[in-house]
Amino acid sequence: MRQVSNLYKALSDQNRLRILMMLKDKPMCVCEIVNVLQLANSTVSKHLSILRNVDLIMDEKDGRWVNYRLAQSDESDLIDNVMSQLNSLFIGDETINKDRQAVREADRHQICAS
Amino acid sequence: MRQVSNLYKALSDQNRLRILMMLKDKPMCVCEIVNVLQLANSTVSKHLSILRNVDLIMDEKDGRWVNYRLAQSDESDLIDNVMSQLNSLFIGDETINKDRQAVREADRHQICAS
DNA sequence: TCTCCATTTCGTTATCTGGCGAAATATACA
DNA sequence: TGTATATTTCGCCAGATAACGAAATGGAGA
Repeated sequence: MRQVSNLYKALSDQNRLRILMMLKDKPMCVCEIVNVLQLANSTVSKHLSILRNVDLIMDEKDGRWVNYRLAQSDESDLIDNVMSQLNSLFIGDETINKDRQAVREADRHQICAS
Repeated sequence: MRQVSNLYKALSDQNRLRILMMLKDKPMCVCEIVNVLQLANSTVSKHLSILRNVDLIMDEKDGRWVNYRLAQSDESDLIDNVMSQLNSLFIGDETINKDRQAVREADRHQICAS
């Protein structure tokens, strides 16, 4: 019960929803996400840990970066189910479209170390 | 965007999840729900208005009672999608099973006016 | 080793949320 | 009309949440 409500709590924040939809395209490091959402590093890091705690995303160390990606689908199919729900809920959403455009155009090496 | 996060906010409370799962079985009035959740009338009423505001449930006046039921499925299929997600997330959940048992055994006319 | 930089953790603050009881509203029935 | 009952609304309080900046952590490379 607590686990289920925590899942929906994780999904109940606009910035975390934007993060999930961005990660559909490709894995991203924290500073790339900061660049899109325009929030403090610490804030984005916390959002990511909330999403990780409910198994919606995973992290992978890559040198000094940490790449975040959508979780692998497992036997519960949780992530597939959630993402297909989000896809239909966000059809035509302006914020989501702009974010994904920004992600496509961004280059990690230009954004970070600014 | 706001609409989507509000949907998940509505789903992020354990008592509201319990209400949705109870309503799968049959429409219920506020005092029946109060009887199961053991919360104040005013608290349950507020939970119901939050669920109604995101179109997950509807209300129908019936004399001095107000019956709440799951929303009708519409072209967006929101309610069907959400409820099938909840069904799989709550498989084997003790609280949910007990609630639904209590609902089956309860008689509105004995519970209300106590 | 030392420095740089990405990330996380910590401490603080403003706002949101869920809970309650009391008062207001609405309907049935004597 | 008056009373009883179901529900909603209001005002309040305690705890949760999202935001920030500063400090701590950890890896890369000089």
